[in-house]
Amino acid sequence: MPRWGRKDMANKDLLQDHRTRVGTERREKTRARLLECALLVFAEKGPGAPIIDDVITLAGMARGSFYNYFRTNEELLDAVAAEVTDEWLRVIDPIVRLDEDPAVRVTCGTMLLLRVMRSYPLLSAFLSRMQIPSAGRELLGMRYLTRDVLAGIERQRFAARQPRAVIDIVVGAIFCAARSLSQEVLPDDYLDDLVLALLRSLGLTEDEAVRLVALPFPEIELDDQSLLKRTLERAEHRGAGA
Amino acid sequence: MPRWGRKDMANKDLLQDHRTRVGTERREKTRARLLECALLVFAEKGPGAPIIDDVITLAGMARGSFYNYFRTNEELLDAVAAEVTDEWLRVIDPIVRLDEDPAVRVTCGTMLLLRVMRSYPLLSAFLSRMQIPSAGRELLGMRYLTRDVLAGIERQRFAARQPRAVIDIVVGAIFCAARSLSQEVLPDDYLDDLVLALLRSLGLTEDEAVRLVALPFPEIELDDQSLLKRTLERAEHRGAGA
Amino acid sequence: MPRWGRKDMANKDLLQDHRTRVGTERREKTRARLLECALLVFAEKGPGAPIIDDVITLAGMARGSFYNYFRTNEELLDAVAAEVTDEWLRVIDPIVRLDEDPAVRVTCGTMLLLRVMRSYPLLSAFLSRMQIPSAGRELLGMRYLTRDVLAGIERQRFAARQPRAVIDIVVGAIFCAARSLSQEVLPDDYLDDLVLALLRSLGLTEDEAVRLVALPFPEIELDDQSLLKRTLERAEHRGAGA
Amino acid sequence: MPRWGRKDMANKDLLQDHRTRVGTERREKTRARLLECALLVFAEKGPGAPIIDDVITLAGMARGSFYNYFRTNEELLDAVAAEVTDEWLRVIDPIVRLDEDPAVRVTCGTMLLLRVMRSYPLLSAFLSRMQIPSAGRELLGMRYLTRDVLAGIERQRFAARQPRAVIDIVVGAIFCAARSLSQEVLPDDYLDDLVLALLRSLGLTEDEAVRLVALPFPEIELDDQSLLKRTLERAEHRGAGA
DNA sequence: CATGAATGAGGGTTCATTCAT
DNA sequence: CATGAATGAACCCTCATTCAT
Repeated sequence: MPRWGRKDMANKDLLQDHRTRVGTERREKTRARLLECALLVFAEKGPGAPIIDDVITLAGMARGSFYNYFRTNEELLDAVAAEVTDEWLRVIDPIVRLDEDPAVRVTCGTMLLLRVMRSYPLLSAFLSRMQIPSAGRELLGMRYLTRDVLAGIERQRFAARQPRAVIDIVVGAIFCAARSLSQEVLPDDYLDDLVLALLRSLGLTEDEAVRLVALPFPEIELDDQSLLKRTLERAEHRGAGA
Repeated sequence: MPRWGRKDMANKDLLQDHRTRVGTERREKTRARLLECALLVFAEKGPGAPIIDDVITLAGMARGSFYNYFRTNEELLDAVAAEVTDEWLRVIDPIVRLDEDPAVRVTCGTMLLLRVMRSYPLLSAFLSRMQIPSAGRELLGMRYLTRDVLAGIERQRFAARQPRAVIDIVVGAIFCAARSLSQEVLPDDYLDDLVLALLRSLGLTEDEAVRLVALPFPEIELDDQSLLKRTLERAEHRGAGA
Repeated sequence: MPRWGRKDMANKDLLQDHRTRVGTERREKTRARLLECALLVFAEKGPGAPIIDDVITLAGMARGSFYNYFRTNEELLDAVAAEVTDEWLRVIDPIVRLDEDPAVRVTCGTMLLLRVMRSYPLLSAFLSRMQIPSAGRELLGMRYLTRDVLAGIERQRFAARQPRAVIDIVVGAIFCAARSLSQEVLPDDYLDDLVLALLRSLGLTEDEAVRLVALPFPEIELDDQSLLKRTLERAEHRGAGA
Repeated sequence: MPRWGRKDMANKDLLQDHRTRVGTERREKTRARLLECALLVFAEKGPGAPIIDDVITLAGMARGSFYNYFRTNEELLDAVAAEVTDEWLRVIDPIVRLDEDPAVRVTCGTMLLLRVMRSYPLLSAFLSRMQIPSAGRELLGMRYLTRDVLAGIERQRFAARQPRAVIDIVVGAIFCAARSLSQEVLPDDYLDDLVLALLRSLGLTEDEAVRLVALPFPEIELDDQSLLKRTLERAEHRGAGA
């Protein structure tokens, strides 16, 4: 009865497949849960703080489970940073690349990042907690910003000359803005003025800076499945539950 | 024998006084020693790292003695930050106040701070280790810089309008510069270009920014008794000894 | 349709039987695989070391599967010890029993055991890892050795009188020899001299001891299906694979 | 008033000295307490067992205190083993060296060790717990025994020829005897017969072996301050208290 | 019966702080 | 006020075992 035999095999394979799929899904879900909780806790406490305990408590899982996913504190944070950065780059880079002009690109990248940070203070808090030296320049597309700034200097689109100086200004401004946005409610024109000042510092004329800032950049909408969104939802539940 | 008695008393008082004075001096000296070591260790290891052990080892004193001077870890760091800041302000503020123009003041304050940070990577390292949110805006005369920036905006000496945006740029740049200066050797024009760009961001014209940066600011010479100098000397000895 | 029904039943029974048999075989095979890996790992790491992870990795099976065969760690080790001992006794006891003389028996049992340990350092390593108190006296036919020693004392074939003292010497020597054989390459006459000294300690004359040691004991050849052989083969594969 | 000055100095020095002495004493006492408890626990549980918890509970001290003295489990055990061995050697070696004859030395060393082990089952238990490979041959003067055995073989005082074989027998016998003595009450002639058999195994004649065993070796009395004695006292208190 | 994620008890270690001397 | 042993809370991490699929 080869038909049965085949069907048996098929059943077995299907079962195997189903099991594998279910297992993988569960694993992914748990990992995602850890990342969400880590983002939350990390934004609150900053790096260097002992975090694992808080994370697993928040995630409602056992101590040992943590170590099935991350071996250290740091590995966890790296994973969070990488995830946040990846998500952001997937959203922002295609938009930034729509225009070739480095000035537009820098304006666009900076503006959209600042707007998202204003919309999501959790993101601001997270970013402001990062030690500038360690991960700062890799985070959230800083590297891409840097790329565009350098391009602008090279092509003499910007009057500024020392690339390092300019980059320190831009990156520093974003970090400080992250801190400000995570701690206070700022006036409406804070963002525009910040970007305006940054463009001035690059050596663009006032007129051009004003024009660039006024460009109609698209509104960014984060995917509901993004780490940031999921984390916020979790935070609300916790807030409601607590 | 009142005479004797009085004389005894006088002797005793004098002795007492002498003892008190000697005691106070010794106390100050020990405290100073702790601050030096703390500055060194903190600049090396950053916040969150366990430091007390290193500090007392470096200072060659017993664990318990530490607590005769500082009740907690944090108190120690606050004291270091306060001392560094005080020393800096005592040096810098009189110079900055020589000119009434907020633009000159900001240029002068920023330039001299950056120059000192370049001369003393220890200072850069210390500053770059500070978490921006906590102590950042009080440190090293940031508050005075802020004062001058605000004054310039109020008097419309600067084109920039949102004070908070401008301050975030200036403070952020200084922090990032601290990191850069503590980690790498930068080109000679890094400092000038950085200040130039900051002045541009404030809305000064290119010409004026160039003029300001070129002003002949005095060379700062730190007091040999300053915490920074003493710490460096200690570091050398340690380096030589190790 | 009883006929069909019966036939179906018959088919089903046969099928059931076949399944059962195949199942049992597979079960035995898996169990055997675990024993091999456990022997290997235990000989390497000794007691007290965490072994389950290594065992299942080596066996290429899932963590949970282990517990379908052994309820605990300890049960596994007991099973390995029992299996090794059983195999050894099945080989050795018939040979030892060929002669009635306790002196010949002790000589034969000891000599053959030592020879096998020299040929298979894995066995030496395993034995030397066992805690003497726990399993020592049951292991590898120690009990039979003991039996023959006691018989010899009872029949005054040996001059020695305190059975316990003699047994401690023999068992202790074998354990120490296991350690030596598993760690170093020893001179050719090590084994003969060891047995000779043991026979002396039993109170045999030098002449007789020499004669006994020189007896032409058969070469032991282990069954290829024995745990020890299978384990060695596995070890080679691993060695080659790694 | 130089006299006063001097006296002050003297006072200070005395005080300093007193403090140092008191501190050192306390430290020594605590360390001693840990060793006692470790010996007790170790004799009970064997190596590889998690021990620190038990030790500090028994010693009635805080978890952290342990780490002021030993960094790991193993370091603690090494210290215990070293202390026990040192104490034993200080007692035994002078006695053993009274005679030049290797046969007498081996007899004396073995006999006295076995007698002490019989008197102090704690010592037997400790020794029987040691893994033979690791520390075995350094422990409790095994090295000295070895030395004497080798000397005897070299000078052909013993008929035995393979030194390694003989040493494995002697060391193995002592370990097994340790186990036996720690677990059971043995007949009075157990010790004598054991040593007798060992001497036989070395190739001494029966007559000589009998003569050697019958030599009037001095009774060993352990110092009340020895680790073993202190540990026993502690054990009694615990027994009484529990 | 296989699987492997989840568990959590158990043990290890650090380090800021206290306190008797 | 110096000293440094003692403290213990807080963390870190492993690994035998369970259990839902």
